[in-house]
Order: sequence, then structure tokens, then C-alpha cells
Amino acid sequence: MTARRRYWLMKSEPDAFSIDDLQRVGTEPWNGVRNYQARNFMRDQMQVGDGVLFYHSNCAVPGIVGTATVASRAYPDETQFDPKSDYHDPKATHEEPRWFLVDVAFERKLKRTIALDEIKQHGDELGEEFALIRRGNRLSVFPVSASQWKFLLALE
DNA sequence: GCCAACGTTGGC
DNA sequence: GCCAACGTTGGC
Repeated sequence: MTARRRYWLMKSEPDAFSIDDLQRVGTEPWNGVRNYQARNFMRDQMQVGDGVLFYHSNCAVPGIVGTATVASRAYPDETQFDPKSDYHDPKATHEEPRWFLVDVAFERKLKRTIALDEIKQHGDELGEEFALIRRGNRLSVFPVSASQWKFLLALE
């Protein structure tokens, strides 16, 4: 019994980890997420094979730059246990990990960036509730519907 | 670099 | 359980 494929958008700052970095390494543990809602999506809902829109944030041209796939079920983010890591969480223990992640595998780079600016012009088609263009939204991992996925990639 | 928006923390 | 203070995100 295989769950139907779901779709997600995942943000990354290209200075820290870009689509080119993902292409180079192939597969990457999506560590450092420290937001409960984003964690819950990864831990509770992501399935191997789910589609991921790879989004560059906090950069000159924010937007969707590639696609990836979910390559593992959720497991504890090791960086929470590492006192030397920026992502260290003193309240997390191996017995009761607080933060989870999935592995993300490179799929392809888009021929061009689908810029946030452009995405915003399609609020009608995407729906007002689409997290990326909802005012003030800072969530770094959130679901994308099949129709939103199709629509966004058709802009390429 | 600025700052609005928002999540988390901790005192009470 | 309220809410002010604080830290972070991320567009601009």
C-alpha cells in the first residue's frame, strides 16, 4: 500500500545550501529545521518519493530553482545533539529527540528561476492561502497541492 | 542593513 | 495561561 505522492516546498538560503550544492552532493539530510510546524510535516507526512520544490530564500532573486525528492522517512536530526553545532538543542536527548529531518535527493535544476515576484502575480490561480505568498509567512517547509505543483512548474 | 511579522521563552 | 521581551526569518 503506497500513499499517493505528496508535494512540498522547502526553502534554503543559497549562501548556506543551494540547489548547486544539492546537485553536487546528490542527497542531503535536511538538517537545521527548528520550527515545530515544519518538523511535523517532515516527521508525520513526508514519504519517500514525494516531490519537493527547492526554493532559494534570503537572496537577490528569491524563487523556485529546482526540484528534488524526499529520499528517506524522518529520523532524528543529529545536529541537535552536537554542542558545537549552530543547531544544537540542549533540551534534546537521544532518548527523546526533539528535531527530525528527511533526506532530500536532487532531481533537476529548472531552466530558469521561478521568482517569488512572478509567483505573487498568480495568487488567483494558486489560492490566497498558498503559504509562499501569504503575508508574513516564514515557514520553511510546507505542503503544495498537486495543482499548485503543476501550475508552478508550468511557469518554467 | 532595515524592519515587519511571527514563534518561542519565561516571569508572573 | 497571559503576554512582554526577545530572537529569527526573509523580503526589500
